[in-house]
Amino acid sequence: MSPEAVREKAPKVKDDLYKIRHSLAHVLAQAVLQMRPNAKLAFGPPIDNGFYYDFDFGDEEALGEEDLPEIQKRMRAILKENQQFEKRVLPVDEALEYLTGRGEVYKVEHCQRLKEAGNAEVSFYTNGPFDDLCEGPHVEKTRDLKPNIFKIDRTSGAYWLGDSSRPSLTRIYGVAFATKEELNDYLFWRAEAEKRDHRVVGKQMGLFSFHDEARGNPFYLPHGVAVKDALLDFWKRLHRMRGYVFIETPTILDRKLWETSGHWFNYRENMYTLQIDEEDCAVKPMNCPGGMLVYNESPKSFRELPLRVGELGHVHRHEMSGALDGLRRVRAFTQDDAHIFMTPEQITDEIVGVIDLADTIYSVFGLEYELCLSTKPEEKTIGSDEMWEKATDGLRGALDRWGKPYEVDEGAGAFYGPKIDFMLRDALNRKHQCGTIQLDMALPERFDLTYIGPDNASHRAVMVHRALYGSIDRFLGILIEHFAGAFPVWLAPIQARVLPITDELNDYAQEVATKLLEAGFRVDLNTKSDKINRKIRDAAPMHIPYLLVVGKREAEEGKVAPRLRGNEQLDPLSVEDLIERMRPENDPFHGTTPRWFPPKID
RNA sequence: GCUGCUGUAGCUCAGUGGUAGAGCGCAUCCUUGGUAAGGAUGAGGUCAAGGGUUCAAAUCCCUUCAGCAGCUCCA
Repeated sequence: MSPEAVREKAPKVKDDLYKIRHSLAHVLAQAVLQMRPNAKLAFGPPIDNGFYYDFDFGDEEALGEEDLPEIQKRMRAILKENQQFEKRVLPVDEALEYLTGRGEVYKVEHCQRLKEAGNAEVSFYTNGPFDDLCEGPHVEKTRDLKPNIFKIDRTSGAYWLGDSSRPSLTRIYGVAFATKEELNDYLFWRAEAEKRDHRVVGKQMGLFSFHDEARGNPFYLPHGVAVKDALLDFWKRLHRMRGYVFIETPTILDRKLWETSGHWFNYRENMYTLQIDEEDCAVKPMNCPGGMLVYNESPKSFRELPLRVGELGHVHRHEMSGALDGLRRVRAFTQDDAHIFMTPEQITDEIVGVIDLADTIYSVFGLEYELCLSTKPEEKTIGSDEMWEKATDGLRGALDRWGKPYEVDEGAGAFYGPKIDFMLRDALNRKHQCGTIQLDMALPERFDLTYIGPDNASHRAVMVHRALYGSIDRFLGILIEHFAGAFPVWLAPIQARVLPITDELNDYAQEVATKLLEAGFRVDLNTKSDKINRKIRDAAPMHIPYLLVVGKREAEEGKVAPRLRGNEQLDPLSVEDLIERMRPENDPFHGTTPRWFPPKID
């Protein structure tokens, strides 16, 4: 791939919609200042779907949700005034003086930064009584902003400059589009998306739960375990085909190990520690150190490499309470982890292989993803700069060979190495990191991982940490939203439910269910003395792919009358024929397995 | 962790100082029916927890806990 395909983070295109959203942000600030004249302005940029503005209300009462209609009303009044947006340019020192005089502390700070960056002049935009340090551009006049293309949406907190050690601001969000229709479409879509929130669907389908007694730790209910098992069976099968072996390592390990790995000093605030027999120990937040011990159990020959060692490890991390978010962000989760040990020459082939494996997995679910390369963090890292450079080049080389576009996130790597992340989106289009491939040249050093080369000398091994679902828990959350609970047959917690029309048919229904269970399907039956209408309606929240209605006619002929999810009606067929029909659907690859050719070792 | 909002029955939610409510679900009974709401009766709540104000608190105040939207962080 050419370097041009790399999408570095670039400023957004300043098109008409950008101008509309940006101008509305100014109008928002103007309206807010009418209500709180002493509010200090921070930033107010356009964003996806709209805009926001950050305010510091100081000692005054902050504006909240209940004030949003009033803000919106005032904004519409401002639009009617048809204020002109006018740009003027001031020498930076004059601007500083002006802003200082107005007491706009945040603007002063920003202006100062602009000055330090070498700007001799800065621009201001004025509309009506409102004047703001601003790069622009804007629309010409407030009449260009139709009153029905925006909605003041919600408030939240934010930090000045996104830094948790700096002041907390009140952020007011608006959504805005070029036309009323687009706004309404967006609001409709968003309302629909909220209905498939995995926390709502998960409760409705009996997949998982949370309790105050274990904050941030999911409880998996029988239906949730069924889906997880299906995910993990698929994962193991695919990984076995790709030459992986599997291990399991302990949950609690000694402090010495975590000191060797660097976690004790670089990851301490996220670790649960405890004392056992007066020794410091930690509950594992990652599986890698245990994996290192296993690698070192015996000397390795280059002929054994690459060695791909998988582990479905349950890890605990003490996340900040405010970061917890359903299954997307928990304090204990299962990683579909693997560590690949190899020679430096094998890096590119091996990483391309992992990307390909991830791509295979995501495509089975129909998930789109974005690739992101994360480089060395500024602090709390282990390993030399040279190692980081080599490792980063290795990942970049693999990405270039893979040939799809990727973003670069400077400084976002793990403390032991750079990484490639696979970003998936939830129902509300929010991005979540799932798969990750982390190249590590530091831990092999610390744990002295070696192999004997063809020259009969000892060489330093290179390793990759990788997870493709990432966290099974988070991935499940995203899948729930992706499918809105209507999982494909192979994932569905209940694949078929038998619905007898009258109580006399319960025995036959039981017989049908048993046959399906024996054929390996997840089946239940509803023998309540309800009407068939009621039984069908009651089944709806479970999104069961096959509802099998059995009445007198079916019982006499040894058949079932399937009603598919989506309400399609099939002609009655025998249980054996039904099983034949369902069997391929119970396989992620629908009975065909994609061939994969391992990269050759030179 | 920070800012803002919220916490009433299994679920969704009404209830702003004066004897805890609705719909759905659940249980029992009637009904035994052919593809998305048949009928009757009934059980279920220390109104998140603790403290305070008051003759009186689900309601007002404080603290804590938890959830939600973001910020920050990350699988």
